[in-house]
Amino acid sequence: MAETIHPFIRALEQYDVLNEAERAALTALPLQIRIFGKNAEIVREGSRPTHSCLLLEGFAARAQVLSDGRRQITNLHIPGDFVDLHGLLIKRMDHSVIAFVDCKMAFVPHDAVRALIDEHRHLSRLFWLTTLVDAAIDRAWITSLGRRPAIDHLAHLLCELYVRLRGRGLVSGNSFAFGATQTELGDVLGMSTVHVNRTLQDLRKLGLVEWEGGRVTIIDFERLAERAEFDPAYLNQWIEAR
Amino acid sequence: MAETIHPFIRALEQYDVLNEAERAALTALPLQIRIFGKNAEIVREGSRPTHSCLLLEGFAARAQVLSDGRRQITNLHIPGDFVDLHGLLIKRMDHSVIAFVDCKMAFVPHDAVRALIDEHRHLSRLFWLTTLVDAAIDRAWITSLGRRPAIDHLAHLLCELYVRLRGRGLVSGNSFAFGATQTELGDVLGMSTVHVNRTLQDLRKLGLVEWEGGRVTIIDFERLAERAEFDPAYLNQWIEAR
DNA sequence: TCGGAGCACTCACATATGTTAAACCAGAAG
DNA sequence: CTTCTGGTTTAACATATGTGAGTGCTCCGA
Repeated sequence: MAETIHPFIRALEQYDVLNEAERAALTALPLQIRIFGKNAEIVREGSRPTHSCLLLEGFAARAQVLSDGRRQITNLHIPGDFVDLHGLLIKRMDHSVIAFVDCKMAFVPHDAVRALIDEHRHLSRLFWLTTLVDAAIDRAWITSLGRRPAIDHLAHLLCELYVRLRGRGLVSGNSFAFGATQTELGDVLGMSTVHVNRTLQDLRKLGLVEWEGGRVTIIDFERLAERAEFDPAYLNQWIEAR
Repeated sequence: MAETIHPFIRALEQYDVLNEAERAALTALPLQIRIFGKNAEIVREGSRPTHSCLLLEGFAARAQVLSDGRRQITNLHIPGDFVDLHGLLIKRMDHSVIAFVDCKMAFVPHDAVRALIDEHRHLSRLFWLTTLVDAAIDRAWITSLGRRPAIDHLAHLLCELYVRLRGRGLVSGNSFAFGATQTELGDVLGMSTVHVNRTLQDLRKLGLVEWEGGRVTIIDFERLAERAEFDPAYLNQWIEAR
């Protein structure tokens, strides 16, 4: 079990040190592991979850679907993220959580989470913090969607993913796994498949990024970040007492 | 003092009942009241606040500014919102908070907030919930920005504001005060001033909305909500134990 | 070996939205 | 009453992005 929850503990430790009691309490959480194939629905919009889920492997996404079937992904989650902590307090899901690629999830009963945060004030603040970092990411997405041209928007997203994944030890060299199709990436960026393709090729031509075989390679992070005006500070990945 | 913080207590009571001790503790919070003129900066991007601020009158906004001076507003806050609760946990501001119109703010030292939530577990969950509702609003904005045409986007925003303000008793008849310029509205919607103007006129021609003299009138909420696919559930404005 | 089935990629074209500039209007200030 | 100022509105035009319909590649299963 200790091994199972490890990515999550590691994620929390990006934000603040944990003591032994806290680490033990996290390790003792009752987990139910489930595997979801790509595009499977993990939590349904409109439902009232009794468990929170955290992501161990893969990418999960929050998605909102319009009546004509088009959809927008509002957050991307990476291993170690407590994806559906929201469901603990927000009773009715305003979005669904889907497996963006094949995912390994751990489900924790809300009661267990509630007991944990009642017992461990410090963990409760850390959990809260993780939802605030999610919100900071949302704000960056809003700014990209509202004010950045497609190429800068994509560049910003790739910078974000690169830094977040690196923080979890999921970047090797300067590349990371990203098994999405261009249509799915369009759902993240709020653009059409065709335009994703064009934009991607622009980034390639500039020698900033490679993407093939389900791996993204950041060729020149410096220039990519500069073009996107990407400042990693909002990801809050440094340890500081809460 | 009791009167001063009243809008905030009222806001919390949208989400759950408060007991006397909680109400008393909130009333006892040490507040420093400050007035900000329109467009004044309340919290600066990059700063490390020592106080959290809550909004008593007016509209406040979170804004991110690009290097060329264009800006995107990522959240709008209404009276009763604990605008900068984030600053308690997120140490460095990734955005600024500005007075969208003239604002009356109350500042509370972080220490006092920390003491309050350490003492009152239930309040701490409610505070957390308010930040999660903010995040739900962010998600709706992302979906609007990514997938809705301008007119639906604007319609959705107006529905959101209408419902939120109504929950705080700030709608009279079917109209509410909204003292922004079209350029400022463009910063919210991520569009140019000219296009805001066009879009507004489209809504007017459809007989859905009026906007003049700093007041927005929702002529036909039903049809407006339908066109925007607006579902108020994400605003979580019903009382439920946390 | 063949025939899907996805997916990346292209092309031609449509359309939403941005840009620049100017006219117009109302209220504030002198 | 006049002038100034900020805001709204209109117009003409530029551009980013969407749409619909392909082509061709690669993998995979029959």
